Amino acid sequence: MSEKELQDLVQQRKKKLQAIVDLGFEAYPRKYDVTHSVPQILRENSALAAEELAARKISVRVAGRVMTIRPHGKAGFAHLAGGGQRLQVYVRLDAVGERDFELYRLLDLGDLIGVEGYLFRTKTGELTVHAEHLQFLAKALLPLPEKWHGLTDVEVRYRQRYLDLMVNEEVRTVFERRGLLVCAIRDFLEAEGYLEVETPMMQPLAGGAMARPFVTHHNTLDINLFLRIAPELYLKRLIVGGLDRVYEINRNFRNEGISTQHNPEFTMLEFYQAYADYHDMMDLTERLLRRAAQAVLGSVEFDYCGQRISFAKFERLTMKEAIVKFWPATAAPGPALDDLAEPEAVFRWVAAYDEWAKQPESGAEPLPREEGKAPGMALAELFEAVAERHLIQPTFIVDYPLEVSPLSKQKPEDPNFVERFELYVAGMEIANAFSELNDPGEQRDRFEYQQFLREKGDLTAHAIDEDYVRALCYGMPPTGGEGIGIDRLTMLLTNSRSIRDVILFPLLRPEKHGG
RNA sequence: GGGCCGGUAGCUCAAUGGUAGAGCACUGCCCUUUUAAGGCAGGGGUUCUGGGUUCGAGUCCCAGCCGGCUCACCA
Repeated sequence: MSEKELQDLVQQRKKKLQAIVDLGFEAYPRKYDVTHSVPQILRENSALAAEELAARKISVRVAGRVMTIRPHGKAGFAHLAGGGQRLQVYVRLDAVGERDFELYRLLDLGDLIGVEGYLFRTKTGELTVHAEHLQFLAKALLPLPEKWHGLTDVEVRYRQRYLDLMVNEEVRTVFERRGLLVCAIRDFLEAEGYLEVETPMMQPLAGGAMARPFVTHHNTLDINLFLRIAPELYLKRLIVGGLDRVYEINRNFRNEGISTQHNPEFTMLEFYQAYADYHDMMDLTERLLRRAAQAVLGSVEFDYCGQRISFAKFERLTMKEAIVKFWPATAAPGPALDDLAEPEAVFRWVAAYDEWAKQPESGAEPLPREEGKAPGMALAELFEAVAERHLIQPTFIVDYPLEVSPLSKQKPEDPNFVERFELYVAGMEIANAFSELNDPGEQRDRFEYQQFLREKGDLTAHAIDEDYVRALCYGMPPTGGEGIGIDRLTMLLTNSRSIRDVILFPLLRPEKHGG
């Protein structure tokens, strides 16, 4: 069986490890004092010519993972991987001595070693460490994936991310960019006067969004708790408490489906600014995203899945305008803006859309029908079906229906709509923001409507949070708030098609062991 | 959850229903500036699992497991 075969390979390598120990090397030494990292050596010396390197004889001590081995009798080469880059090492018997050369001959791909020596350029011009001493640091008992094709099996890549990171260099870049992105966001918000805070991940009520939660249990208190679906209601409590600009970057958990755009746990930036409204948040978002792209890519333009995306300009459309603009060309004529003025009118257009969607060549599906569906809900569904995938360049969709926005403030001139926007890029929802509802009486009414939906069977409807209403009763300043999906933003900035490619350990079914 | 696709050596991939193969990796030997190093010789398989059809199954059928894409739900 393959188990047995693998055991043979492991046995071979264990024998070599013993041979290395027999040479007097420690099997698992404690540390190695490096003077340089691999990228540092490459960076500092890439401009130096062979003669200059020979004259200066720069000494280095560097460590890394052996990625290639090319022995040539009494000499040989290897490439050491470290810090995402590779540095060549030249080992010759007369330079390192018999013991270290014997170690070189016992090395397997994947082993970790330290090399002490001086820099030079080979005949072919490659910057190389001329080894004078080798140190064994750790053994790879299991063989590395193939050096040329790398590791392509996506399942193994996700389950054994360490292997993916070792052999697929671009994977490291993705997560380095993700780190840069988060760093740039923090810098930006700090400069805007925001305070970073942390609020509960385990909550007695899962509020702040419409989603089904995970449940867990605390033994000592003997209570069920929900993993949070959003930090929103806690962050706004902090606004009530006088922390006028707060943000949190942390995980949310939603017990929903898994797709290329959804992982059950995902990272959200949420930020709240007192005395601001949703227009301020739009302006802030534009500046934030430009800054982030600049920090990560050095540009506000980038390619994503064959499209050129630019953060230089952000479109703004109302939800109704988007429906009018992107009404399917092959369907019967769609609504003009005035045709959507009356709330109930939307049902006529849903019917018209369904008529089109029923035709197989439309490639679409009719919208879900329910008795007594609120017009605002139907409008939002129609928008998603008609417009969402066409929103490639950054577009703020503004003015959401009241019924799908239990925490947002109404528009003064039209109480059926709220001061809310979502930002779409590449057909993906990236951000969601609104002027926060701070009228406790109105908030209670909204919660009660949600409760009504819940009792009708909508498990994603918002639960009533009495303490949150109480907090509002102490007075919350007018506030703008926003959430930005960090994973999706990372997808954009790394040209990743799947959210799993920007999450180090995406959720998969547990691996079966031992059969 | 539905639909479609996939699972063969450690890795990347072949193999009309008729003896399971290649490259890399691995083992042994040669080689003191190579770089997908090279040369010679070798070892390695419950073809995801379980049933079925067949003289004969990696290949066809059924069920299951795992994954990918997609739709639904959502962000």
